[in-house]
Amino acid sequence: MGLGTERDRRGSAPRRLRKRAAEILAAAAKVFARRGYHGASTQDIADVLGIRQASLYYYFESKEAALEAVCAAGVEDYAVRALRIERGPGSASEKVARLVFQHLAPMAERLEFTQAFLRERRFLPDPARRRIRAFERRYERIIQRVIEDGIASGEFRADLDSRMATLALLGLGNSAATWYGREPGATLERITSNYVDLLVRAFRKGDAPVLRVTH
Amino acid sequence: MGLGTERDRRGSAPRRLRKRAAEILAAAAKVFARRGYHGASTQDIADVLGIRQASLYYYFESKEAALEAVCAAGVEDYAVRALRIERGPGSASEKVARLVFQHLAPMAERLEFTQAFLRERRFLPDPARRRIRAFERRYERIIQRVIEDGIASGEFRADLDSRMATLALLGLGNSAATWYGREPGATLERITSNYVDLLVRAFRKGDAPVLRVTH
DNA sequence: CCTGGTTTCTATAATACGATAGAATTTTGC
DNA sequence: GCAAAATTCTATCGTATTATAGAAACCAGG
Repeated sequence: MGLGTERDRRGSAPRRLRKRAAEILAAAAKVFARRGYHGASTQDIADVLGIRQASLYYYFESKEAALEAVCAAGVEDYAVRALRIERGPGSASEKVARLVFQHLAPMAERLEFTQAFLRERRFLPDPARRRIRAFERRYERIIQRVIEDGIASGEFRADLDSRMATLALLGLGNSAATWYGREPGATLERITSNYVDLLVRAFRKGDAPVLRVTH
Repeated sequence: MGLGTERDRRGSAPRRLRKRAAEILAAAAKVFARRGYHGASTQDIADVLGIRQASLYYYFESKEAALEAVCAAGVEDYAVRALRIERGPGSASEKVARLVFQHLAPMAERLEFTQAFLRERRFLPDPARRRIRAFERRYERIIQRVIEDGIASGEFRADLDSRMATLALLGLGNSAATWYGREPGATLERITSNYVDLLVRAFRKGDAPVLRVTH
């Protein structure tokens, strides 16, 4: 039967298939993250699993489809969790703190999915890339809304550039994916608390050291 | 004659070669940045230049050598300019501001080199990667020293985590390379002033909103 | 223990790629 | 404008890669 060919008729039978498919996907994520999409061969993925290269095609239609699945798995949870935070209780600063935390948390156990998503999604064919970007945009908008609400409520500076602040939060968070695991002493907790501190200090009202950059 | 085979005997003759080599390199940078190292074929590079694929091998020994040259061109200037800033006049905040500015400035005209360096250097073979990383480390150390000097002088907070601050500055700066040119309204000036503002606010002494992140 | 469905295997087609060798062409210095 | 040097070309080799077809092995339920 395989995946991608047909919808499962009942909600019961293919439990084993789902589990195996998840293993295949994890192997693909690992290889895509390590070698990059184009640098990774389907043979490399098969080697991780100890199976033959052709056997992979029982689980995905093509290498591109595997990349889309990996990217989707790497990104799809962010928006829903961010939405829970936005709608939950707490000040804007607390929400920013939780957003940073939940952004960094997956890096411990799902680093390969995150890395593959961040670096390789651009190699997806157009329709798939659009589907993946839809997830991203939803996530970005939520973050930006939290920041804008913080400005509106007077908690954050009125002159805060909410778009740049959003990109800063995301850029900071994503940058950790490039060196997490290789930077000695950089625990999730240390990264999180430092980034939260950095962002909240910068967003909050207070004496404003605006510096002119001339040269 | 070509490059990489022999040193030029005089300091005069190969001016034309150097110029052409720079064009070849720019084409390689463009293609590597766009398609990724493994996704880029030497044919793609040749197409940009309007020459034959095999003709490229007059200018570089191998595709890997071309990548190293692109990465070197993308990174080599950062450390020297940072050193000038470190040794120059001004407060720590002003130096941080200049560091951010000089980090972002090349993105306007040398974006492809920067992107290729950031994303593709990891595919270099070990010796080349070490050579490139030497540049990076020198640059990082200068930034970190500027931050540490700011702490020592009392201008920055005593409890500032200088390593995390360094990684934040770099991560923030590098993140702009992923979306610069695609993010509408994000001019170099706007990005620079916002990032400087963010970092300086976070580094400087002042009332400290340290937030606990529990969940 | 056997049967139907599931999963993996062998074998191979078709193509794209990096690199080399040597000929042809273009450019430069005199 | 001619000889030498520099640059680009044609042609090709060997290899790696994605994907398909169909056979074999495996496994679960009765």
